[in-house]
Amino acid sequence: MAEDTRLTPQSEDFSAWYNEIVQQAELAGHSPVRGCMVIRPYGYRIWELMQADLDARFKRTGHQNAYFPLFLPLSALEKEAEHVEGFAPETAVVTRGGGKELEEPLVVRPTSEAIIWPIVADWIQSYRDLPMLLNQWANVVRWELRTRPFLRTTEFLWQEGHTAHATAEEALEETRSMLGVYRAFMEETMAMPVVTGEKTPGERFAGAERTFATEALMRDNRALQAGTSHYLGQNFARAFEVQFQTEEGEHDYVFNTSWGVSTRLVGGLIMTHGDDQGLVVPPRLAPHQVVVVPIWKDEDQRVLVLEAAERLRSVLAGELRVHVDARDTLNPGAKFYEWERKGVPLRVEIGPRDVARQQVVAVRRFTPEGEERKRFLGEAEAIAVLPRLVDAIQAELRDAARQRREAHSVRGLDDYGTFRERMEGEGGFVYAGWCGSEACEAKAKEDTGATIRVLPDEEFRSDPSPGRCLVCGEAAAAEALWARAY
RNA sequence: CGGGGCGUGGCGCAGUCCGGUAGCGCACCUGCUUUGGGAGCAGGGGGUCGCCGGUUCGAAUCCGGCCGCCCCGACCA
Repeated sequence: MAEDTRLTPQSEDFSAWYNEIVQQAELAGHSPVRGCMVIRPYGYRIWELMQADLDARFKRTGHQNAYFPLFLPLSALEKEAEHVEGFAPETAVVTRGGGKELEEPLVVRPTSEAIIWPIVADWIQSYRDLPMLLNQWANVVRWELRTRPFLRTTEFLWQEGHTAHATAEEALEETRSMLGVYRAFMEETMAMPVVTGEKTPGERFAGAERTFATEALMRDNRALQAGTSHYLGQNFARAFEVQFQTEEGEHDYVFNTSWGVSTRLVGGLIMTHGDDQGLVVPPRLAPHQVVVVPIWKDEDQRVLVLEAAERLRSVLAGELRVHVDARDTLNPGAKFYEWERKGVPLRVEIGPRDVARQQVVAVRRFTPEGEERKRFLGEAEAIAVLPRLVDAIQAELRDAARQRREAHSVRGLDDYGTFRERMEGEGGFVYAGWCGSEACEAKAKEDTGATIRVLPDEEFRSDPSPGRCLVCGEAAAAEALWARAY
């Protein structure tokens, strides 16, 4: 049986490992419609915990939630030229309704700028109505050609922030600020370190003037774009007539931003922390932070041990998400494997011997160098120690992920041949110069599959900064972060 | 959308070449014994063999079309 359910090792076939983990950790499954996935309760719980954390951050920064419709008139999408060009090829369009051909086709939103701004335009009259700071939790549909669970699905869940401001400076500040919120969430809550920076013109959101992103490095050394934040200038305001009266009595178009993260983050979480034993969920996003596995031999022991387990659970319930696995259809070993596969941060074993000694056994899912995987804790001690241990694991996962990223990042590389070898071999992040031409970007992609993920923000840049373009050898206009990406 | 692979109980597969009415492991149900790293024995339930059509006395198997999934590329959160 052990043989039948073992995961393909990451080193052997990372894609197979990923697909198996999605199935075996009961995160998601297939649906009858191509490219669509069913998010199962365990996977959805992780998303809910992400949502709760992000939503609190959005509210703390002054944003309000609203909800706009799933459908938008085709004509609305077509109002912003670049926007429609970017999204039209991947939209689903409804042409029939109620058994009749529709007068105007309805687009299933691929993103909501084109439905939000025509409506919100009426909410904004004066500079006093600004800034307008909105967010919505929604599903969107993009008819992708190739899908993978969580990473790219035809329908996906996300949040999309949409804001309007009186000045360009303020809108740009918002764009930057929300990128910072994403970064904080990813590092603090997901324990997933990211590099922030600006996208090159070729990688911009359709209709945006500037696009910023967070990029994370997955365990197969490919990059994942985890979140994006766009400065839209007045492009959408002009297209959708979003004007306001200034303090001086003039009329002007608002300056917009939009920003989003999606269920793709669940994929990022899997590929940042998971190992050959299965999923590893950082405690802040773990559906169960502690699973108690009771161990017994007879009915008397069962009662005693379950009492002790329940006692521990109820004392900790205010601080930790604790689950007691009281199933009598599986023996303890089987439960150990199951919860490891599902990435539960801490397992607590309570057997007859422990009850007699008034102790519990705490076993970590993730153990860094120098830490004990298994600890024996007195019952009272456990109540104090377990919450601290959970916090420590959160930090250790983040540190380990950062170390892994740094171990697979190189700087100062200026030889194109070496770059090609690296991208075809181990992969990872390469910080190197870029002359600013789309031709060099395209050539690198053609030769190696690698793209410029971002032009990194200052704190991520190298010292000294690269002098020459990695591809053509001409003077570098900027430092770029290159990688093969999902 | 191009190249490659694959669709058979919930999962993983055999059977397909050479047509004869579906089988194995795991999972599931019942009972007993078990339970500190994937339990054992006994009994049992579950599949129009991806879909549609054709050939045939007879199709999982042969032929045609379609759909879906996986991997690699181009598009993308």
